[in-house]
Amino acid sequence: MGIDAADVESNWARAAARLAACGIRVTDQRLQIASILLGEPQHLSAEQIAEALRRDGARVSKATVYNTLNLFAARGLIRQLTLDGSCAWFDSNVAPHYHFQDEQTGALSDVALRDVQFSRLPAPPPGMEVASIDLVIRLRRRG
Amino acid sequence: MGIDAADVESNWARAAARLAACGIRVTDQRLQIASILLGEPQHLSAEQIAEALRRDGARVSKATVYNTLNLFAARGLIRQLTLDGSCAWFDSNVAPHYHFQDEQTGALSDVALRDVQFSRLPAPPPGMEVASIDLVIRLRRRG
DNA sequence: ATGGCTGCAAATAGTTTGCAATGAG
DNA sequence: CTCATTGCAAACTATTTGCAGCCAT
Repeated sequence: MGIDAADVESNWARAAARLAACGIRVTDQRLQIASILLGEPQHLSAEQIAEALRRDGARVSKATVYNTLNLFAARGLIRQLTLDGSCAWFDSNVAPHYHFQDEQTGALSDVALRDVQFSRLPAPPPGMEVASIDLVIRLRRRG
Repeated sequence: MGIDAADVESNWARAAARLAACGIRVTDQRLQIASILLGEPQHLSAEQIAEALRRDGARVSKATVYNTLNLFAARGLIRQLTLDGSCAWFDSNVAPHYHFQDEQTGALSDVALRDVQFSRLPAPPPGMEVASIDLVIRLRRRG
């Protein structure tokens, strides 16, 4: 039970529609990257995306991978995460949410907004308001 | 009402004591960096520390700045923060706490542990436990 | 004395940019 | 046809590392 041609095609078509909806001109490279990333909620680095492209036989330069991811992020199609200085992560889930991160492996998973509730939060300094809240729950193997 | 020689000396002595307490061999460069960073709770980048050293007339190579900060962090004297990919921040407050960050300026300030309370947190995946929680509240000018 | 520090410069990793060639509308 | 997009390589930034000489113990 694999992925058949119809799946690929609808995945492609959906990606194309989303690009068009954001006013992003549709090209082969952008479609390939969109269909890798936007299919399901996931967290990928630029390097992982480049690798997936190579695996699919696509020839996309690293510069184009970065340019495309930055464009997608600027248009709100994806969200860029910084978890440690090593590299940027691109999150296909743009709805507000938080993250778990496995300390050992670095693996990320989503935490739904409703699974975190604050009974107390500090008042922002005068003249400021909260723009967003980033929450990362680091996990270790229980011992 | 400036900083007089006695202040500098006691700051130095305090820094030397803290290094020794962590089993870190005391050297001029380490003392200089420690007395810049450990005097009060603050968040500095490696570049800002290098600049402060130059301003004080100290000659410390950038490599030594990094090596020293990494050593301090490994010994628990300071904590390294990653807020965006641009650079690492070194926090002299090692007690558990959270942060405000001004979106415009990037400026950081501490949020005390007691000013944040969770009434709901997600259960960690099976076999995992929470190692730590990183919380960054991004602020924008109210408008 | 001796082993840990330091400075310098070179290496590294991730990301961005300049520019000529290509492709979409 | 015209301007946006791409690929390549070079540039850049933050950080790390190798190594010869220096310094704390």
